[in-house]
This record gives sequence, structure tokens and C-alpha cells, in this order.
Amino acid sequence: MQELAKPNINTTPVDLMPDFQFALSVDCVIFGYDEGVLKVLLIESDLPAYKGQWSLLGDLLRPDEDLEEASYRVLLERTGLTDMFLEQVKTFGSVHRHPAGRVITTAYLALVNVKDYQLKKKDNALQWKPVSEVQTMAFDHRLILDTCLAVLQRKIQEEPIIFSLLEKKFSLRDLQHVFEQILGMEFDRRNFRKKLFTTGLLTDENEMEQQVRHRPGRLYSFNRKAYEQIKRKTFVGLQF
Amino acid sequence: MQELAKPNINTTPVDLMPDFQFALSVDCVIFGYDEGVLKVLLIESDLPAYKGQWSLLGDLLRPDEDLEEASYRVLLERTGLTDMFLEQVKTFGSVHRHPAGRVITTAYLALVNVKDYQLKKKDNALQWKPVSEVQTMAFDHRLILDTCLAVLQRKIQEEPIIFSLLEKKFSLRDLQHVFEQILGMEFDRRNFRKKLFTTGLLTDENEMEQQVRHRPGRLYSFNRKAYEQIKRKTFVGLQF
DNA sequence: GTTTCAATATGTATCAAGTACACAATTAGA
DNA sequence: TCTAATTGTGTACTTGATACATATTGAAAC
Repeated sequence: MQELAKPNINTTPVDLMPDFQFALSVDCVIFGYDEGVLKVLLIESDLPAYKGQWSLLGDLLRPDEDLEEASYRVLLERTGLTDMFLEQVKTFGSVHRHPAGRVITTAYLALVNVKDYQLKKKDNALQWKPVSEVQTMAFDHRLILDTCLAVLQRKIQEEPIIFSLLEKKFSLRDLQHVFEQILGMEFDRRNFRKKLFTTGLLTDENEMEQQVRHRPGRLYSFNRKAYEQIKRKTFVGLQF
Repeated sequence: MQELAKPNINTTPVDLMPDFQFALSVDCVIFGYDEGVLKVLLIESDLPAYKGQWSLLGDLLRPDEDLEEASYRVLLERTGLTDMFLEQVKTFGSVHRHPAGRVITTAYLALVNVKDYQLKKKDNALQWKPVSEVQTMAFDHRLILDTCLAVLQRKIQEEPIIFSLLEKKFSLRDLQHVFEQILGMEFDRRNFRKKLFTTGLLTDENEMEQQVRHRPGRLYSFNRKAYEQIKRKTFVGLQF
């Protein structure tokens, strides 16, 4: 076996001080669905290298803070929200990804209800940008955004996380439209309804849409309790 | 908005030196399939806190090295193999996960062919442990192993990565058995064969098993070229 | 108060995929 | 030549996905 250059961290006692040569950050890809469009919450960078370009919302990890805590803190500081979908996606560790020095960043995917956000926050430096209009970004943030978008596309097909983007009560049209926005395809409305009803995840709220200039649709909510029960029977099959 | 305690790393020029308070490592969960059993490659720890307990194979990230490179390096140093399935899974960043200080680790999932490994390496400190027999482990490595196992279970159903665990030519029994080992369930043999044949991913090698004490089965290989073409037509549907 | 607009609500027939299930053929070894 | 172990194969049934058209409702305009 090729000799390791220095004692191994998993098997041998090591003095770590000389290895503290990294900074860590978290970057949150915060998606929202607003006026029929999938948007992402961004901020303008003032770094000389990326002046005026859009950046994800992130911050340095603190020495006394778990990685998860840091992502949660960024979300709270930036949106005022505490109860959203939040999940780690991937860690980006290219040597030269940050101009100020070696910074490894862990990307988190967050789904929020834009209406809740608007109630709680106004910060002019931040902007909800339609995902389809985002061009170049600061750092490797474009790559991070693309990665998280791909994960979002996969996950909404496998788990009912999409409801985090909608208000508590929603119409089936809203629901179908978010799916279509994120996946970039269209569904047959009758089959979509049939499919969603047979999942048993929708609770009929016995209410109608208000203030629409057409026939109002029924409102539904996500039945989390039903989902918790159903998901135990994890399906296994081969689908590649 | 709540004020951030210090300039933000994405928007404002920062001196990073005071933030170099972390060490980074990679840990590889290396799975192999041997004698009908799913195994994982482990090493004994000599750290006082974890004396004699099993640990994953990992190493510190070097200041001039990408995260991906580091995982590849660990694999090469430990197994001598260069051509295996290797993919980032998750980063673990609890404050006290390493007794020597703040070490954040990124876990990688690797699939290797144990037969190849045996040809190239002998290192008595390392052991292939049946996954079902692994008990407590050093650090948070048990959590990391469980996380990677769950990802493996999901991914073998979505992508044809399972072939990395087998030799180039394999029987359908071997293939079915690896699936069953990893997923912890059994498949009907006729339906399994039908399903696999209709994927179009198997090449009939026109050879038979040798040295089995029963009717020998045909040998097949994974047709990577066919897969590259098929996967472009990405399927979209709702399956939660 | 009638018309127009825009969208809701609904069912059936077809096709594709998954599941359940049993028997003859082949090799090694006794 | 007999036994043990495992391969190789097909059909009927059930479930889920897809394609597709018409009547209904409420708001707004006239």
C-alpha cells in the first residue's frame, strides 16, 4: 500500500491545528412560487470579482454551530420564516471557488411560501428572480442553482414536498401549475386530478376560491397525517 | 431584518483568516458484494476515544485539493482501484463529531468489485465486513453508513449502478441476488428476468457459468452504450 | 338580465406495465 | 442412472397510465 503522507484522522491521534486551513459556508437555494412562476431568492454581490452579479443567500459557518443550524439561521435571518422545507443537497469544494480564499460551501434546498415571506420581510437588497430569467451568477452559484433545481425536479416526483410552495389551501389548478412550472411539461388535467385524488393526500376543505373571474375551484389542503401513514409502506421496484 | 454579525461572505469582501477554524475530511463508504453478501470496507481506529472500533476509510482534505479529488485519492490509496462508481452523498457537520477538534466530513458512496480489489490489494488493517454484522462504529460513522446504505437502496432502483458491484460477466442469479441483498426483499425470478431483458441493458455474452454444481446459467454484461442512449429520454411522472 | 368569457368538474375506453404462478431441461456428483 | 440444485420459459390477471369532449359555474360586460 502507498504510504499516507501523515497520520490518518480516522485511525490515529492527530494535532489538527495545521489543518485549519479552510472556511466553511452554507448557501441556500430558496425557491418560491409566485404569480404562476417559479422564483429563487437572490442577493446582489458587492465583491470586486462579482460586482453586481446575483448570489445565493449564504453565510460562514460559525465554529460553535452545526451545519444544519447554519442553514436554518440563514433562512431565518433572510426570510423570517422558521417552518419551511429545508434539506442538504451537495457540498461544493473546488479549490478556487471563492476569490477570498479556500471556502467550501454546502448547498441547501429550501421551499417557502412566498405569501408568508411577504408578510414578514421587506429587504430591498433581496429579490425573487424567476428561475427561467437567471443568467450568470457570482462564484459557482449557477452550478449550485442548477444542481438544486435538478434535485427539486426529482424530489417533487418522489415525495409530496411541493405543498411547501403553496398556501395552506390551494386549488388543483395551482397545484398542477406548480408541477408544470418545475418540471417544464404539461399534464392532462383530468388524469392529474384522478392521480392526485387516488394518492389520498388531499383534504377537501369544502371551500371555494374567492375573487377569481371565472368559475371558482374547490380548495384542498395537504393531509400530512395520511402521508406519514402511507409512506411506511415503502414501495420497492426497479424503474431504471 | 436582523443584522448579520459580520460582513457576509457572498456580498462583501472579507478577511477569511479568522474563519479558518475548521478541518475537512472525506469518508468513503465502500460497498462490495462478496460470496452472496453485501459488505463494506472498514478499518480499525486507534484513537483513544474509539480504540478498536470500526471506522470508514477517510482522510483530511488537503489545502490544494478539490473535494472530489480527495475522495478519489482515498479510494486509490486504500483499494488501488481507479475505475469505480463514486458519488458524493452528504456532509456531516455536527460540532463535536470528532474528538480532536472541529472536523466536517463529506461522505462518498463507492461501489467496487471485490474480486478486482483482491487482485490488487492486501492490507491486514482493512476488512470487508458484512453490512448486516456491523454494530457500533467510531465517530458518527454508523450514521454515515446508514445514510449511504439508504441512498444505495434508492439509487439502484433508479440507475443501473449495481453492475459496479459485479464482475464484467455475471449470471442473472447473481444480479438478482445483489438486488435482493441490498433491498432486503425477494423478487420473482421469471418477472425479474423479463424486466431486466426489456430494459435492453444486458448483453448476452454467449457464455456459461463454470464450476457450478447445477445447471449453469448464461452470462451477461452491462451494455453501457445502450444505457447512455436510453437515459436521454428522461421519464417524468408522479410517483409518490 | 342576457351574453360572453374563462375555467371547473367529470367518465370511459385503450394500452402498457406489474404480478402471480408451474413445469421441463441441464449439469455435477453420488 | 439417479438425485440435487438451479436454469429457462409463457400466460392470465390486475393495476396504473394515457387519451380524449361536454356540460356547468360565477363574474364581468353590455
